[in-house]
Amino acid sequence: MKITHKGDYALKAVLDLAVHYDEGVVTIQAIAKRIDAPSKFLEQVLLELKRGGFIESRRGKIGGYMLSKPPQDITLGEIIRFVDGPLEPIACVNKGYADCHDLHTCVFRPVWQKVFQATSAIVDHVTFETLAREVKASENIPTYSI
Amino acid sequence: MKITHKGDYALKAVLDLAVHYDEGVVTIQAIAKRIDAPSKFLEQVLLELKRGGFIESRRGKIGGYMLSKPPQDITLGEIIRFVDGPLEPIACVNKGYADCHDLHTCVFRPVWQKVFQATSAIVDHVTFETLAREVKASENIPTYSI
DNA sequence: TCTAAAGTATATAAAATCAATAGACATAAT
DNA sequence: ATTATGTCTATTGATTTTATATACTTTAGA
Repeated sequence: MKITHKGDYALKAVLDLAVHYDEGVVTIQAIAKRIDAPSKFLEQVLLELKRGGFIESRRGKIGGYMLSKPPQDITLGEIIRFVDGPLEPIACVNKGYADCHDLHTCVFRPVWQKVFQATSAIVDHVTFETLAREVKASENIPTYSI
Repeated sequence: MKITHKGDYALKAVLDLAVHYDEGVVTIQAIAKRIDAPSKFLEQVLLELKRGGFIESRRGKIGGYMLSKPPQDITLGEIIRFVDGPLEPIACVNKGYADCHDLHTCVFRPVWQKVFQATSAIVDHVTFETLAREVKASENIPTYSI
C-alpha cells in the first residue's frame, strides 16, 4: 500500500466532513484551508469521492459537501482502495496476473498475501467516527506549545 | 510498501543466487533468462545490489555474481528497503516530515505506524534460505501440467 | 598475445504516474 | 442580476519507473 498526496487529501477531507457531520454542508475552500490542500486539486478529489458514493453535494450559493453515510459506516480502507487503488504490495497477489513467470511456484506470493491481509485487517476496521472523535478530543486539549 | 518491477527483479535475482549458492558465480544472462527480466535492466539492478553489499561479482570471461553472505543471513526486508525504499505507506510515519500540517494531532499517523510495523514484522523475518528451500522443493515435484 | 565473454559505467529515451493549474460552465440563494 | 458555490474537461509540469544504448574494463583460455 502506498498513500499518495491525492489519497492523503481524500482521507483528510472525509475526516473533515466527519468532524463536521452534524453541521450541514462544508465548502471546498473551508476543507482546503483546514487540511492544507490546493483547492483546485481537492475539487477533483471531492468529485471523485462523490462519484464513488462516499459524499454528496449541494450546488449553488450555500453549497458544499457532506458525507453520504454516518462516519461510523465509512472505513479508512474503502477510501484508500477507492482513491489509491488496491492494498496489495504487488499486482501478482491477485490471480490472473499475466506478468508472473510462474505463478504456481512463486515463493514470494504467500509473503505478499500476508502483508496484504495484515494491512487490510488494520485499515478496514478503522472508521471515520473513531478518527473524528480523536480529532475532537485533541481539539479540546490546550497545547501550550510555543 | 509498494514493490516495483525493479524491486521484483532484485528479489528474484537474489533468490536465484540463493538457489545456486553452492555453485559459484552466476551470469547476468542466466539470471535474466530464469527470472524473465530484460538483461540490461537487470545489469543495473545487480550493480546496485553489489554497491549495497548484498552481492559480489567476478569479472572476465568466467565472471558472474554470487551472494556476499549465506542466504540465511539475508532477509526479504533488507532487499526491498534497499531497492524500493522505506516500507512506510506514507512519509509522515517518520518524524521530521515537513508536509504534515499538524503532526501532533494527525490521527492517521498511528494507523500508518501499525501498518508499517505489521509489514516489517513479516518481511524482516523471511530469509532467502527459506525461500530457496521452497523453490528447490517445488522443483522436485513433477507438475503434470499441460 | 589475441579474442571472446563477462562485468562496469554513464547517458539517454520512452512510458507511466502524480500533482497541480486553468478555464468554461451549471446551479441556486439573495 | 449578482455572487458564491459545485461540475467538467483539458492541459501542463514534474517525477518516477522502466528500458535501451554505447563505450569501457577485466579475465580466461586458445
